[in-house]
Amino acid sequence: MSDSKNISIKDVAKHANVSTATVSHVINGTRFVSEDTKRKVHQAMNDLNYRINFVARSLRSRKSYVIAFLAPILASETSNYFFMSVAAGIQSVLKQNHYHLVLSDSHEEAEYEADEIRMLGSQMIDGLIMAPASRELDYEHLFGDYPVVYLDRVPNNSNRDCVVVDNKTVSKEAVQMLIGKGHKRIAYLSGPNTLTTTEERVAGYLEALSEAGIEAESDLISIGEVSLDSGYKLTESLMRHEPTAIFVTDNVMAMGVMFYMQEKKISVPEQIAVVAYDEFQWTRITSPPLTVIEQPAFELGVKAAEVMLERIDNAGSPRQEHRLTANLVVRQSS
Amino acid sequence: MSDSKNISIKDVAKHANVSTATVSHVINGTRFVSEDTKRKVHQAMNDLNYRINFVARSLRSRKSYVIAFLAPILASETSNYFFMSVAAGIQSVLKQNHYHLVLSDSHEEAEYEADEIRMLGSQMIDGLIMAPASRELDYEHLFGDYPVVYLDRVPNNSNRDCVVVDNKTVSKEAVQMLIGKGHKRIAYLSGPNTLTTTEERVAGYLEALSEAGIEAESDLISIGEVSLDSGYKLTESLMRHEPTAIFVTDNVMAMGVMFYMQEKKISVPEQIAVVAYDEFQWTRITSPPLTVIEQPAFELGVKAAEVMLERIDNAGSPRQEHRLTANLVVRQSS
DNA sequence: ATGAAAGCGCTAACAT
DNA sequence: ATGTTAGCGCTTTCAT
Repeated sequence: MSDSKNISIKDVAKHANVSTATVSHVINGTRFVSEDTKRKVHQAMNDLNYRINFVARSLRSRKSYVIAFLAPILASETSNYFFMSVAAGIQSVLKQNHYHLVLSDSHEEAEYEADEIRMLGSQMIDGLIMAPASRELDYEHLFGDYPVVYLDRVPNNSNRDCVVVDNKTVSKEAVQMLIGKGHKRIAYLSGPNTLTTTEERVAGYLEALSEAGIEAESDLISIGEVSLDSGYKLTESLMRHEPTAIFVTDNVMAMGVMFYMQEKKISVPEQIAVVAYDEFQWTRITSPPLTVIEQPAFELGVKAAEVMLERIDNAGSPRQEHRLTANLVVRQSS
Repeated sequence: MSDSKNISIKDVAKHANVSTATVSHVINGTRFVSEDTKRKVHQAMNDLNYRINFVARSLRSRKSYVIAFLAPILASETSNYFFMSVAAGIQSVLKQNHYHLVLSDSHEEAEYEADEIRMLGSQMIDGLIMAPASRELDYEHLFGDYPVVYLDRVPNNSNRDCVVVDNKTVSKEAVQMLIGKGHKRIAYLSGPNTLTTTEERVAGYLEALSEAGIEAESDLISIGEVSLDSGYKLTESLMRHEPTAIFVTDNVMAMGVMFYMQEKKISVPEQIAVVAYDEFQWTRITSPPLTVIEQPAFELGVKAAEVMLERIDNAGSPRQEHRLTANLVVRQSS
């Protein structure tokens, strides 16, 4: 299909009666070329249907203009808008700067993740933005010679740039709101503890409780796998300890929670209040519409991309750490 | 960070006292090398922390082992699990075959899409799987010298391989189900008509109507932009014509429909029945749980990737066209 | 069983 | 204002 022979800069040069250097400079605008010559070159490129070989360019110039974003984006059951919105944010700034975004999926599993980092290899990308699957892994030995910006989560002892959400403050705020409405038995449900985000959210929860003089009960704290099923089952156990409210910090698990309430005909918020995380859209039309914590996903991506571009520009500049504010959206489930 | 100098195959060769050819052959297992030499080479690679330069390899071998998937995946408001699941399917087979997946976003806009195709350039990818933003565009002149497989949608007059869903049959089935329950005034709501999928869905709708002897009314057919807002507004207009059921073929627009019903306190399915498309998960916990058409998204991806790999293997084999079956999941909204 | 060397398509230093 | 050419790191043909 189309032209099977590959036209190179050399062919263009010959066809336009100029040197390859001139063609290259016309393409890149990297030194003066007379209008006349420019025209000839463009003509030739058109005639031959020339298309630049990015691989060759990148090999030679040691610059690919490609940034990779590695996160758990594809995970099958999980419907992760969050990272998709982040990706959209990243892309919006990369595009303006003529960078290209490559999305890479970690499956939220260390092994997949390491695999992907290796595949990214060296020279293929100019930078990596990643949401690590665990804070306990040592990633440094996997990375190539490009800058890395951590997003949403940070591994222990990292001294890389990072852009995260202030999970603790907003979680505390959510729990305080619940307490303000008179709740004393507030359950906490979340995904695995290997994530910094989980840790911060539980910290906010505990702090709100302790400041209100409410003693935390381990029976009311449930940490498990991220899936609708697991959300459902964990809710079942949690309910045996008679919470009057439940704070679930993952949107997929939240589906499990709501599914349970619906099935058992437990009315929300009359019998139990629910506060969830993420998923701004669908939770508007659940029954009742859910009170949720809305993370600044797009902005997170924008910031991370900006930090990355600055880092590429200036490898020696001081480490940046940004902590964006999330938003408690009170609807009818609490 | 890490080693700032880039170790090449040359360095490894020198360190192991062998030729670059031998190192290359050890890496690729592409000709016999004695165990002893192998060991030396591996040792050297380890000592120097050598990492292969995929760019150089790809320039030389004219093979990148990268397949791109271009679809409207990031579109901000839209929460497109559908294409994410497709991507997961693609990745699952690529991974097994040591291919790498690059996700590329079209924003569902012709211009963005063309941009992305150009960025993919030539030599960078070994193949492109895409869900075109419009069936009316001519993509051929944008493509490089790699195979293309269309997914979910097909441009007019394409003679490329494609993998799509049988939208007509399942849409007809959905409408027949509605008719079977006594509905005569069934509204149709969908995204823009420039997509083959829309065309097929409306065709199924019309055929079911006509076979049941019900005359189609243009007032009951609404085609608009894909967004919650547009879904809401279009529902508002549609309701003036007093439908007893509404078939909405886009999950984002479906949110608009349900939001409208909720706000106007119109009870589903008592006052109006609703059948939606996609979004298997969240629609389980809407009120009431939605009857939906579930597309085989993951399988679509798997199939497309398989077709792609076969095509790469054999450029001359006959064109493949696969049409997968979607599934009507009857829940409580109809 | 291994080595030497050409060359993929491009950029950029060095010429003129 | 433009041309010559080395070389990025790899694969692979042709030798030995």
